[in-house]
Amino acid sequence: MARLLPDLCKETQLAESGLWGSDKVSCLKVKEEVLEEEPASSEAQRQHFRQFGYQENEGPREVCNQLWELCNLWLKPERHTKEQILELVVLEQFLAVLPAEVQNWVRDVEPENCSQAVALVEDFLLRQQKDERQEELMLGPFKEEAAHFPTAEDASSDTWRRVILGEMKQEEEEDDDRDTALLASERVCGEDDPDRSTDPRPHEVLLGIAEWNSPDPGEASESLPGSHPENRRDKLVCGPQGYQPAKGGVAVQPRIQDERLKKCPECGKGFVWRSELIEHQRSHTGERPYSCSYCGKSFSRKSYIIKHERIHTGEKPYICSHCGKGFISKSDLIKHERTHTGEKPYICPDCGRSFSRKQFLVTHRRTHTGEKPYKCSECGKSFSQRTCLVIHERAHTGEKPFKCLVCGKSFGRRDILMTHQKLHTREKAFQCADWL
DNA sequence: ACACTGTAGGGAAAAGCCCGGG
DNA sequence: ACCCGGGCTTTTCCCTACAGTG
Repeated sequence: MARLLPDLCKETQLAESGLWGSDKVSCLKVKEEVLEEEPASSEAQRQHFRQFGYQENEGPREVCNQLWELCNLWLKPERHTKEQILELVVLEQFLAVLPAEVQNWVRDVEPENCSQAVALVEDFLLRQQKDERQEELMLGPFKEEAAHFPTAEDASSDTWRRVILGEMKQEEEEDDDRDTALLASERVCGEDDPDRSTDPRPHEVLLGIAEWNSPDPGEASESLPGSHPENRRDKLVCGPQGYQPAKGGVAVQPRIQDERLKKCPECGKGFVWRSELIEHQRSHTGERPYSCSYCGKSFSRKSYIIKHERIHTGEKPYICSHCGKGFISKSDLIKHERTHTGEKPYICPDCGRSFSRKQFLVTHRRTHTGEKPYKCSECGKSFSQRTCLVIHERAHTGEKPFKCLVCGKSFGRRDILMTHQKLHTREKAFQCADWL
């Protein structure tokens, strides 16, 4: 085993550095920041917390307080984001459920995140498989007899390995029947691509079949009447932590299992601060105590109104470093900057075309599926985009809101008017040519 | 009959604006 | 207060069909 370690470490380093390539993105920040921690001190703090024993003479309150303190030292909630804390907790639990043999081996390497740990375990299994094959070759006809005498340790790790490998195989078989989208997604997030196995990169996100079969919550309300978020199946979403159940499919988990949390009487969700609970409760009551001083529109949060009032004040604090254009929110700036960087994280599994936004991909995929969720109430014709329906409906109403300033002729669409106006500019050009 | 031109309509992609949950 | 993502609207371009005209 010691023989394997240096190689493995080297491979992990490769995976961490070179193979991820230069296009590391924001989602990796979490991981990178976790990696920046000094592993020794972090590991020591983890051990302090995990190995803390219950001393009766100190009393349960004191023990609990000390655990809080040690947990804070380990997870550093004041420095770490939720994602970073989750990473540590999941890693801890992942290592804990490993069979002793694998666990000891992986712990020796001190992986600092789940991706590293998974890569280590997979590598361990592959090498074990290879060793076994060699053993089989050597044992030959005696292998059956030998198989009857496994050690207790072998049996446990073997069972576990069979479960893992068996599941992997079964998943692969099931995947064959699934949509290509999911297959392609697994190429991104899955274990079979050594270049990527340690890190599912969100800038290569492909949406799985479940995603296609169920529209986004907002879309459900608009494009596909009758489909509600509650009806959505559990689905897999490839994000910073790989495929995860999306919001719609999982029960709300309290952040901290503690009676000290302020619980929402409506949904039971727990909050550390009273103000958080009050804010959350507004989502149930619909209370909107903050009114815009310009238009009177009300909001449930103060932060909403700060952002909203920028519409009226014209304040655009987020400036694009490429073109100087301003935006009222950072997310708008990020979206805009993709038009300069050309970043297109969403790839169509059908044709391979990529898009900068998920919604663009959703719309695009309708060209493959033939889905046309927008139906004209007048003639029953359907359209893939709402805009197309709106324009189509103008044909029924005769509405022509775009008027040519030169000849006064009206059109139902701006682009038709633009084409028309080009005739006037051409006429002018001809007149000018005549004068020459 | 044919070519040309302008208009209309549909399809698709891209970008901006705004809201709301965590 | 910040981050992130989603919904909705607007804009623009491409393509095709069709009617009018010479």
